[in-house]
Amino acid sequence: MRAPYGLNILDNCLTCPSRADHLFCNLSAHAGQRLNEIKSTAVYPKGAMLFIEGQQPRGVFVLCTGKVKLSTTSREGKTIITKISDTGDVLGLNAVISSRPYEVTAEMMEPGQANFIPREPLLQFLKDHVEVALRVAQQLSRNYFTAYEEIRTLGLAASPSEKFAKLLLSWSTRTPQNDGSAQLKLTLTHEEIGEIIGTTRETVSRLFSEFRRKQLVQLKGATLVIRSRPALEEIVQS
Amino acid sequence: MRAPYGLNILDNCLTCPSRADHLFCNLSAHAGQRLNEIKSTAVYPKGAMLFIEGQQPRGVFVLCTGKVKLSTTSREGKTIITKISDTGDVLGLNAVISSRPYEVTAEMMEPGQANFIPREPLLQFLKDHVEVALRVAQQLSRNYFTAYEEIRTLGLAASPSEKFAKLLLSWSTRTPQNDGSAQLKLTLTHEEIGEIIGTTRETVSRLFSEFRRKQLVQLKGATLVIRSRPALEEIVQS
DNA sequence: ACAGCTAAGTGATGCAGGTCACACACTGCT
DNA sequence: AGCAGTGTGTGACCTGCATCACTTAGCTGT
Repeated sequence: MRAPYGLNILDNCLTCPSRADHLFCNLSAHAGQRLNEIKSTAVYPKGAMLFIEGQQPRGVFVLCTGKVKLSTTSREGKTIITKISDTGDVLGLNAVISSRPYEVTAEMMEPGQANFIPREPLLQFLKDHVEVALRVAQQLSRNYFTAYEEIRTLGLAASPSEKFAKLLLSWSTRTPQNDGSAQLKLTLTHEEIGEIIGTTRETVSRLFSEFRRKQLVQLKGATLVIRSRPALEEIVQS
Repeated sequence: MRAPYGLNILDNCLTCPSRADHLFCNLSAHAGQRLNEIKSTAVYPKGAMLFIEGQQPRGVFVLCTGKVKLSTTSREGKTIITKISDTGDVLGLNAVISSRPYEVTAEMMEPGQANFIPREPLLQFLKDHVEVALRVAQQLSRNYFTAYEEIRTLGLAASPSEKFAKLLLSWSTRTPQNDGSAQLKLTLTHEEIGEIIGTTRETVSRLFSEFRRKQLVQLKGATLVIRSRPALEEIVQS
């Protein structure tokens, strides 16, 4: 099967210069060559669905550029976002390895490029290159850990404020300043934030107001300034 | 390191006659032999902790008999039970493969027997027997799927009643009758059920009352009769 | 510049479920 | 028997959040 929504193929991004620790990087010359033969690269527009929850697994996607929203929806239409993936992430691996339907929907949040590796050739590749199978196992168990983090957040955090503080903290770790503050671009809508922490759009709005009032965060345009990580950590464990 | 709480060693239960699909069954003669050398068997009393959340992984446990409660606790003391494991389950696999701390606490709910396979020999074993590594990957992705089920339940189910109905349904699938009813032994306390579905003991009590009033379930002693699976399914999707 | 759309802020209301408090049932122990 | 310990059933109360219903802000194309 071909990758859907295929547009222009740009270049070989399997080399991932930035993140050499990733699944399909630093392979033996032979394995790398083989992988190059079975992968296909494509560019996807914003809103494109790489795969949809419940579909039979066609293959995995290695994200080169862009952000991807992973979400799952209940029959009644309630949606939760389980992860925002970015460069280097491998999507759909669990479904392919276990031959079960994709457990989430993967949607491009901005235009981006991804390599598609079809299911059958990938499974064959793993049989031929068993040294990669162990790395796959490690990637899977990393995925498992982040899933468990999610379970802890959803199951143990009492209030929406706590989950919200936790989310802000997880964001601020990427741009930490020495004084405990952090600054980042806010790319999600309140609606989407609500779907991450399991609450409504209105509550997220009110949480922002509250946190601003308490001087925990500051907001100018799309730039969010987290003024004090310690204060947020206080809320999380409260 | 030796398995803690070791008592009498009974017999070799790696053969798991009942569940040939499991991780360490149906191995090649050579691999099976090797595994036998590195495993050690022990009997654990009720309440014994096989491992505790946050500990560095010592190895995996293959459960031969007994039930094990897997749980995680927040700093404030709130606990959620993520899974009740029984015969054949492999515990601690993710932590060992990814070399991260155990993500849950594993406690014996009744006396039982388990094989312990220490970390280092196991990792070496996987390097030597790469055909097993793929099966490990599959086991990990199965674990991932059940974790995702958990996320869906915690994140998408609106009310405690919904989660409770879902739990009853998951129990009743093991003893299905042709008329849509099912019968099972209730081994958990209301407190524990609350920790599974993320609510309080009192609410579980009230849910039992309510479901009994609505003729959904019937309770005599420790025997729980589920009178109509369809009616429960109704509640779940509502 | 204006309509049209999506996102964000905010008030009013209602109720589900957490918390507290207490009574009762069952078990094993001495 | 009698008591302690653990599990269960229920009532009363109260709060935090979902829901509904608007308004306001910001952006996009014509």
